[in-house]
Amino acid sequence: MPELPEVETVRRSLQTLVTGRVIGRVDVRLPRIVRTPSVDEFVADLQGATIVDVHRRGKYLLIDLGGKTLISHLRMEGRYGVYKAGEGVTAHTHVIFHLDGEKELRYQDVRQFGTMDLLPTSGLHDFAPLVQLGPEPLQKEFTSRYLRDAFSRRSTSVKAALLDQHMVAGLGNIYVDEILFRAKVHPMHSAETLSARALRCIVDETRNVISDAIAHGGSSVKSYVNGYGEQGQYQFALNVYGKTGEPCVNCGASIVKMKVVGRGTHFCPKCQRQPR
DNA sequence: AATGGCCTCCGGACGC
DNA sequence: TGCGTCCGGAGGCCAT
Repeated sequence: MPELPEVETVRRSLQTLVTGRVIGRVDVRLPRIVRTPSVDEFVADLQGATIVDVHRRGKYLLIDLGGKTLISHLRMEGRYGVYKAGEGVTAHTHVIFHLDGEKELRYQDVRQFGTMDLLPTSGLHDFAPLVQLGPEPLQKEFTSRYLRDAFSRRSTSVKAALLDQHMVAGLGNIYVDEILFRAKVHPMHSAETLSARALRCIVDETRNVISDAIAHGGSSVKSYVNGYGEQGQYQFALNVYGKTGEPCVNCGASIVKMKVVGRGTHFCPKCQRQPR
């Protein structure tokens, strides 16, 4: 499940692999992936474009084509790979970008949940999903003061609040569980009543977890691989996610899994006490 | 009106 | 072996 560290790792690999390449024909094999514009316009607009750079905002990959930007969200299982032209196309390959130099950039997605939007680069600031994103966790704007204000009058759980991309961009189910474990905060704790100390811990541990995970190339807990087809290594550093019934690394208590806002949520019942 | 939360998309994994 | 159920990111929709 690509979250910020995985998308950042994909970004870095694609930046190396496809920057400077010229796009030729584009095959859209599963039209639902392309949200805007129409598939015909999408294909026509990409023809002849040069990949200038690859950026990221939250969990969105931004493929910079100069005048246009391809905004790609991997959702659950989207992945990119660069292949030799004509190499056998695997199952679940939904979009093929033919490149110069006998290469193909292919988008694969078992769940078919991923999306692509092609917009004029000058109009990116009007694209609602990007505009509404909260700060990047590693930017200096993401402070405990910011989080206090963002979480005020939020009667929802801290887990739901951290998953909300409007609060902070790029966190998903795995890293929120890890952050709350390290911050010793119960996932059901209400967001608006977190202490100043808890808010500071959450901000610090968000930075720690996200930067460590990026340094390890993300977590491969499902099908995730980077643009080279390589797995991440941070799954071996996870403390609670997927550790149901295993002993807590701090206290030895059994890690518990419960549902919070419809998401499987892992935590240590002893280190992360239920508030009142 | 704003906010929270449930449903939906899909197919692999898993359990009975 | 086969069928039903579960899971999840984010947008749409509905209830309060």
